[in-house]
Amino acid sequence: MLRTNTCGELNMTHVGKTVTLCGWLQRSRDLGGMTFIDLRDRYGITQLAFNMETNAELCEFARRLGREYVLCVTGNVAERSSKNLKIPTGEIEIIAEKVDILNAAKTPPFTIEEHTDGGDDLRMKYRYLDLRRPVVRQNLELRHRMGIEIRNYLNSKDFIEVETPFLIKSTPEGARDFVVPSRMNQGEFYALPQSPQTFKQLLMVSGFDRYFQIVRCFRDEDLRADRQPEFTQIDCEMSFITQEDILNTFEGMTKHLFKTIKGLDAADFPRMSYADAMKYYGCDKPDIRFDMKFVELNEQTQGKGFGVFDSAELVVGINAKACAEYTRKQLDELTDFVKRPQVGAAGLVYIRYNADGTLKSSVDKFFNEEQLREIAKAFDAKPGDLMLILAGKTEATQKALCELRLEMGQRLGLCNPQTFAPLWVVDFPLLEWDEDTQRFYAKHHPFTSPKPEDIAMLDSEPGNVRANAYDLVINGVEIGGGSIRIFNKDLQKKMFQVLGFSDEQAQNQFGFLMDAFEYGAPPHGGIAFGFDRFASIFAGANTIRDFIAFPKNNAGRDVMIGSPSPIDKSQLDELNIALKS
RNA sequence: GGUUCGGUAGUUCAGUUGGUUAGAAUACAUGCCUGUCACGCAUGGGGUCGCGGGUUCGAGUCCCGUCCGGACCGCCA
Repeated sequence: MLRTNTCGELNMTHVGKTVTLCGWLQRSRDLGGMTFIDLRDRYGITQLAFNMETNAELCEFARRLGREYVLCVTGNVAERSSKNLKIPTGEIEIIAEKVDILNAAKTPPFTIEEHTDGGDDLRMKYRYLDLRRPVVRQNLELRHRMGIEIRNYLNSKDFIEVETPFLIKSTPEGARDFVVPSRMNQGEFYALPQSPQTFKQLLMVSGFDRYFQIVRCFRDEDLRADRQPEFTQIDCEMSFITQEDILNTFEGMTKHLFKTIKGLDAADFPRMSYADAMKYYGCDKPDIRFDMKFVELNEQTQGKGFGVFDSAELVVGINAKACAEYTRKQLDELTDFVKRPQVGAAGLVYIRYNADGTLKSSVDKFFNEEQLREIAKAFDAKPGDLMLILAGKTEATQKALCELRLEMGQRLGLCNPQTFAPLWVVDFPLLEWDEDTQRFYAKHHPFTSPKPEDIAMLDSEPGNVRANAYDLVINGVEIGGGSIRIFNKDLQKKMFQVLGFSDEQAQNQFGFLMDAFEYGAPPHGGIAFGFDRFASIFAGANTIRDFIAFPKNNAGRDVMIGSPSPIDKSQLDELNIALKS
């Protein structure tokens, strides 16, 4: 070992000891007669002191050292004459006796400190320097601790971790696959897994009973702040269970994380049906840190001569408490917000419930005082409140109002990132109709079991069949999702039929699974969590990139290593692949 | 595929209606300074204003195209 101690552990109890520290030169302060150097490693910062009176040669040497030089320093731990109580090692310093330069360093392109002056692009290009910063390092440390606690918890519940292959078979359902050409099987391709779904189900057939895996998954879709092409799932599956068992087990895991990582005793997680989530929050992952539920107003608004409302499939609004004082400018901002193409509403109707009890709206031409009062009653509005109303096609209007609700939550400071509001959303629909291709798609995936009482509707009204599927949502972010699976060959076949697969297609793509179901498949179900998102939510961050050591940018590029990149013609030849010009 | 914001010193940014030699902070270099900890003071170097084209007497500024980055919509079973 080159060092006796780290830069984060020395204090008054070590005074008088001779120690050797290794680390990076964070900053130096040359006062003329003496020089101070902050030496940084993973564990903290320790001040080195050099004095012209006692050791002129070494002091001269020290003042020539540059930022991020890697040093090995031996000296005596001494009490400081002026202490810095802001850092744990601030009461002591090292009176340096010997300094070795382990490596010199170029001046870094951005400052390596808590608050860097570097932009995202630059930080990603020099990610290895960015990772020296305590804030980013702490994110990865948090992720590590969560990983350990997840393994502890699942291990204590008899789950075993099993690795499943990365080179698997491409299927057309779901997200685009990343594809890998096979040299030994020319003209054929592997796909990287979007999840280990079918493998974990096969492990249940094998009798493993309780499986988990913290595993990389791959999806070739466009990126977002919370979406990377490769991401990590906590993938879990159990046999001989009901939906209730899964929810309880993984609510337990989540509570265990809240307790061990955040020191929080979480209350039991509320549950909400998908139907209610859509009706009251306009989306399947409501942020319930604040209320502001949707209020449907078709009844109160029809036939008053306002064409927008009269022709609308849905008239729906939210009550922004104590916002009646909003200025014209603020209301215009909200109108612009909902009219952005990403939100897509045609306009915004407001009703102010003034403090003096009078009502003032943007539709006074069509609604008299009494009618407005009826609407206010539906909102349970009080003087001082501001009602915001959208109208139009049901789905689009719900989505737009959902955005507006979240925007108001932000504006009103109701979205504290250190407040956690977990929620189970249950009873998802099994299928989703797609207008473009004129067929049903599985809302979750094709292995999800319909609710037994809804199976009869598979032929007559497939769109209304509910699934034994569930999501865990925290603060409006989908953290995990799963379902009770089909474990019967006939039902699985039926499911593929409803999804428009021919028997040949179903057999060709998923025959191995249906075959396995014929050899004694136990009833089973599971769930998968987005580990990157889980970590970012725990840290109160809204991007997952800082919880991944080497993430990709918006375009799926790693700007540090320069991937993806072209490959040699010889490599292509070996694979028997030609590029279209 | 689309919407939107941005690209000016190593870095983060400012730059007025299109008008003189493109600025600030910080970083860097040099000098001074014995208790700093965002040390201080002084001096100095540092610019393809992303790239290409256009309008104009004149473009960092206006227009078109393009590249790069961020956020979002579509997409993400």
